[in-house]
Amino acid sequence: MTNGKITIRDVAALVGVHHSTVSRALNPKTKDRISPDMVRKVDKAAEKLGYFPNIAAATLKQNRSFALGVLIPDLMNPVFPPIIRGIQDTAEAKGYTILTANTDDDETKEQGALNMMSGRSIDGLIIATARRNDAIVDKCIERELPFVLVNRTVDRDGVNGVIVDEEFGIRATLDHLISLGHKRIAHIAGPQHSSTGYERAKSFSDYLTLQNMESDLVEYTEKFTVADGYRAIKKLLSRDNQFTAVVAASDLTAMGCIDAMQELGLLCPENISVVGNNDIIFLARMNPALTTVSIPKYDMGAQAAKILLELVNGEPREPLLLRMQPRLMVRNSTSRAGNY
Amino acid sequence: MTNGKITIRDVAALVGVHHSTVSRALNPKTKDRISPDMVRKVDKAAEKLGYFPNIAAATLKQNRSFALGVLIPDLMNPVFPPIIRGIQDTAEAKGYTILTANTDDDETKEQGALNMMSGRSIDGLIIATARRNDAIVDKCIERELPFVLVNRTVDRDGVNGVIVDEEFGIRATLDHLISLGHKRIAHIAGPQHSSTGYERAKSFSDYLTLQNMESDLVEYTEKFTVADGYRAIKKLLSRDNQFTAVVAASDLTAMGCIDAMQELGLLCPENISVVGNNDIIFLARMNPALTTVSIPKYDMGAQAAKILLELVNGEPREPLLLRMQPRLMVRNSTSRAGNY
DNA sequence: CTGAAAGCGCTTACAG
DNA sequence: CTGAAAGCGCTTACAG
Repeated sequence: MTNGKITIRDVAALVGVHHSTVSRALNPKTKDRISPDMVRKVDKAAEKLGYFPNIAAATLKQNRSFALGVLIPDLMNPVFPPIIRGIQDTAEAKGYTILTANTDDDETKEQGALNMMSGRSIDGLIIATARRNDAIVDKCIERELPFVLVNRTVDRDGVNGVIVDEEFGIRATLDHLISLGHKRIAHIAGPQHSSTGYERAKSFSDYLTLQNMESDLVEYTEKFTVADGYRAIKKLLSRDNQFTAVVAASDLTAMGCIDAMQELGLLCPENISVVGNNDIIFLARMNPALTTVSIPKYDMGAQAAKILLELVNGEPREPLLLRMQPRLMVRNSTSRAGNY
Repeated sequence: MTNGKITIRDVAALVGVHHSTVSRALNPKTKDRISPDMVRKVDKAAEKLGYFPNIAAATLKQNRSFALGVLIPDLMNPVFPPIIRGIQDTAEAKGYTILTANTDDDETKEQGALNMMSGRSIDGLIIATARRNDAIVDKCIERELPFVLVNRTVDRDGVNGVIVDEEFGIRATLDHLISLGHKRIAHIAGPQHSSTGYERAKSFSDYLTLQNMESDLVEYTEKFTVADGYRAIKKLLSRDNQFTAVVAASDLTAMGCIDAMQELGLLCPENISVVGNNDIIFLARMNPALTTVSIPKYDMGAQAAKILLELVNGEPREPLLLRMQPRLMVRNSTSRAGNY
């Protein structure tokens, strides 16, 4: 009645051959065992009947689904759409479909998503939700499900991933601020269970220490959100109001900082320069246009998918943590160190 | 070796019953035919073995996949993530999974996506890519695949959809501009093959005519993009530079207008007020903060999914085009009519 | 180069 | 309330 009504047997009947011949003729990997003439006839018949394969049947038989899972915290966070698009375009080009789940940073949801995806026989998983110590990663290893981390990594090694050279980004940020004459620089650090939050905070302190500058003007947040950025800078300002620049762990956090400053009558960048991280959409149009560290979101997704596909297809590769270079985008939220 | 190794038969063996009993005990719809005691034993055994059902097998047998397809133009366009999240949350709560495809407004890709999804036995489809005359919609009807339109509708009737009361939005926009003293208002119209572009343009002209105002300061674009908005307002300004307000077909188009104005040394809103449509993310943070018509993106997705699920589960319903009310968000890109 | 058969893991009439 | 059997639409050794 609906989709999938036409099967390989219908095509076989039309051509007058056994359905296994049709199967072979239609499969690129086996069609060379079939006479070119036969292949042509089968193709034509399939076309004529509007046949398309029932993937559930193929999945059941082959125990592979040509589907890849993707775990993200929240599609509505602008960091993720470009990553997913990169994954999707790459996967699709190889005939794979993507199953995405939003986990909202909730371990129960992550677990549920993994089970759902396992039930759907995904061939591999891309994980954008990793904590430094991650139960999902552990399960993948235990179940021998191929996976690739993206954006965030884990503390254990021997994993595949595509992440950012966070130290490079933070150093570029600090060099920029230092060159603008900033002497006291604060950090709104992200959650330390995330490698991005952790590495940015560590790089921040290490580099300032190296420069013989104050390195402990740090406030930690629980999430990479506007609300947390807002709260954090207020706390920071209530302790110390003599810093002239703030490095935020993410763009959303940076926006929260700017919101709080506005409320307190502080100008950005005149009173305090603010730098974000990630370079999500529309930052150049904001007021002020936000200086940030741009990470190659689409490419990271594309690379992660490429690696996962190699893993899935059994191509031998050493576990590799690919660190992609970010780029500082200087806009209008940073300027020479000012006074209050 | 990997996922899905444990089957219903393993559970059956552990309990010491036939696997059909296990199947029935595990299925909420049939478990009432099994003794409560048996159900408990099966549940425990399944839990112990870490069993989860092979959905491909169930799909093959039942000819339903508990998967819903979603067709969007491009995930990276900020209009869509909230819609998808609405769909996803609603579908997931009922045990359904979503398959999303980006079609980039390309009919060939749409077709390919539909075939892929049909191969995966989707139970229904949500279409956010509809043209007023849409081949995919026609195919769904022909194949009796349940579908729901979202955001954009088609000219033929008898379809289900969740869309926006575009006329209401445009009238609110025009009332706002008129109340600010604007006498000559232009429209950067979207593509007319899309119901949103078409209805907005029609509502624009109709309402201004009704108000005895000029209604033909209109320039059409091919896409709802920044680049098209940029080009369109430049064309418009080269013909006529005496209008004081522009209603753009979308927020991206509006941004293109503002970019072009900036380049030409025109201020927004001082010289020309600009209004967008959709209320995508971060508009309130822009420079200037963009006045726009806000459409309930998440809710539209959620509603569409709800309706599709009813359709899929055979609940009788008259075809319904649900028109949701948008809301004018007045921000800083509109002000009293000024002069050049 | 093609055919016949078995089987992937479920569901579901049919019995009892 | 439970069991035994058939079958969903593919793929793939095994023959020939």
